[in-house]
Amino acid sequence: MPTDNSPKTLRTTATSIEILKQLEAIDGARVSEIAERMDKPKSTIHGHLATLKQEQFVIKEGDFYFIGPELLRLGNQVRTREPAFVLARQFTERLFEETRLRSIFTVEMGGKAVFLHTASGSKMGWSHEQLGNRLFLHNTAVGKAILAELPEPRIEQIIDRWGLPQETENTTTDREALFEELERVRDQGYAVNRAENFNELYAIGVAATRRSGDVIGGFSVTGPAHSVTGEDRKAELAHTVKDIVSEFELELALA
Amino acid sequence: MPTDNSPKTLRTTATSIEILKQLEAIDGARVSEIAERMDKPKSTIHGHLATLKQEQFVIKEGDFYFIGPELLRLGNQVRTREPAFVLARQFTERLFEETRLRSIFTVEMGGKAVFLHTASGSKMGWSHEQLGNRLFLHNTAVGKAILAELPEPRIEQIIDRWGLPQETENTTTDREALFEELERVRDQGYAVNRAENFNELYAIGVAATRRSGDVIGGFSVTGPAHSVTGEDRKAELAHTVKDIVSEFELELALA
DNA sequence: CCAGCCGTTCGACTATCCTGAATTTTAAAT
DNA sequence: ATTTAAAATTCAGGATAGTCGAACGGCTGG
Repeated sequence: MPTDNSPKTLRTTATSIEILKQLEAIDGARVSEIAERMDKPKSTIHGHLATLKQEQFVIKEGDFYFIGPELLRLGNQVRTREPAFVLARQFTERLFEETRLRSIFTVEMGGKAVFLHTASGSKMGWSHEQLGNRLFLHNTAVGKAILAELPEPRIEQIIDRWGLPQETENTTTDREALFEELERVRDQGYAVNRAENFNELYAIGVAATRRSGDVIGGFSVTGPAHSVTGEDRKAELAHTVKDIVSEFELELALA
Repeated sequence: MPTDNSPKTLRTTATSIEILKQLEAIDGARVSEIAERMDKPKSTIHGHLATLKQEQFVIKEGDFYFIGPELLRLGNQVRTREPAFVLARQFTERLFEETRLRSIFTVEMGGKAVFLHTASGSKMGWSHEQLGNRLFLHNTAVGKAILAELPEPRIEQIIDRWGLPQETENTTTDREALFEELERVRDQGYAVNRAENFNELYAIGVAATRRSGDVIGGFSVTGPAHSVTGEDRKAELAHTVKDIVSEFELELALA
């Protein structure tokens, strides 16, 4: 009776997943705690947890349940599905070595940019850059770099699905303006994010493609806007990213 | 009616998970393919996939379903749960830099060693060293290093749960012998795996503990047995690993 | 243009999930 | 030790909701 949002969807599986999300939020919880939060009887939660436990989707330590290793293993399959994704890891790290800026590798899934690799030295990244997180394509550097390489109908499709939501005052919300920018991206060979999804952030992104032409994903470097200043510094950075991507594409082609 | 292995366990959730595992095995599948493999009607599978899709546990591309980004995100929470785990990543990489041997960081979950970080340069690791995979504690270097730091009742508990299965002819299957070895590990400050779970592999593992004394996890380096020869080479390696772990513990204490 | 295959929808049946109460276990407090 | 309380787990009945098979419609390839 609650939210009958979509067509025939399985409530049982949905509850199991909801429990997993609760376990993620509050870190390691007991049966009653979850039961209370979800406003469901303890016995119900218990049943779900028992099932998830037997699959190692959660593990139990004393009376506390935690997200389990099998979920990590399955989820990571996303990062190892294609050899190109695996190879991208070391290039993400090299990108960081050379720029000393937070470096990431993302791929397009369902019209969004999904983080597959990050490299940032000691600092533990911001939460929105956790692996598996999704960002929009229209207001990020990698996103625009990837968009620029997609066939036009696909671009349309993605815009139709997600729209062009405004996240800062710099976000491009106009369809025409976006297409013009993508054209510029294609010319330059890289895309720029000038605080379009988070204030004070500047990023440069470049898409990686196969010889066939279809895109694999995108690399980018991000830094505080005030620390990345001067046109030559920016040009130099763009050059570095493009170089790394070229090497990546080359090594992939040879393998 | 098929396998009523455990007590009250939810069949619906179990099927959903089974579907995810199928998706992992054959990479990206269509409804009928999974339906056939699981010997269930297409409509049933369709329902599950619809639910999983709405939670982004799978994504759909054309008629193919793949494991989705939300699963990656949730699973990775295991690696970011504790700040110590996050910090361990860069030390795993430093370990690789210094030894040029495949380096890993694992933690103990449910009596097994779970891979949280790996570093191995370009080579894409073996499948059994994928993140989230679980190895025994009694026949691995990290495993024994971790065991050696656990309170005795806990060790007993773990052995009772998993036994001491033999995986190569070098595996220690005798309880007494294992305890003697753990004593040696405590003396030396490191543990050795002499092809005890895979032939031809040699590994050195060291456990990392908090100042309170309880263990965080373990680091180890692994190489082909024939490439790690000579007592001094081995001693040198052990020294390197112990050093890295010390630094790790120190930095953690300071933070 | 036709034929087959596949994904999706739909309604009825009934398996099974949910629930609240009973039971056991654990932990705390006196 | 003894008692109390709270939490985890088990259980069985009843109603919900997942399963199933058939039918529809869209796509692809011959």
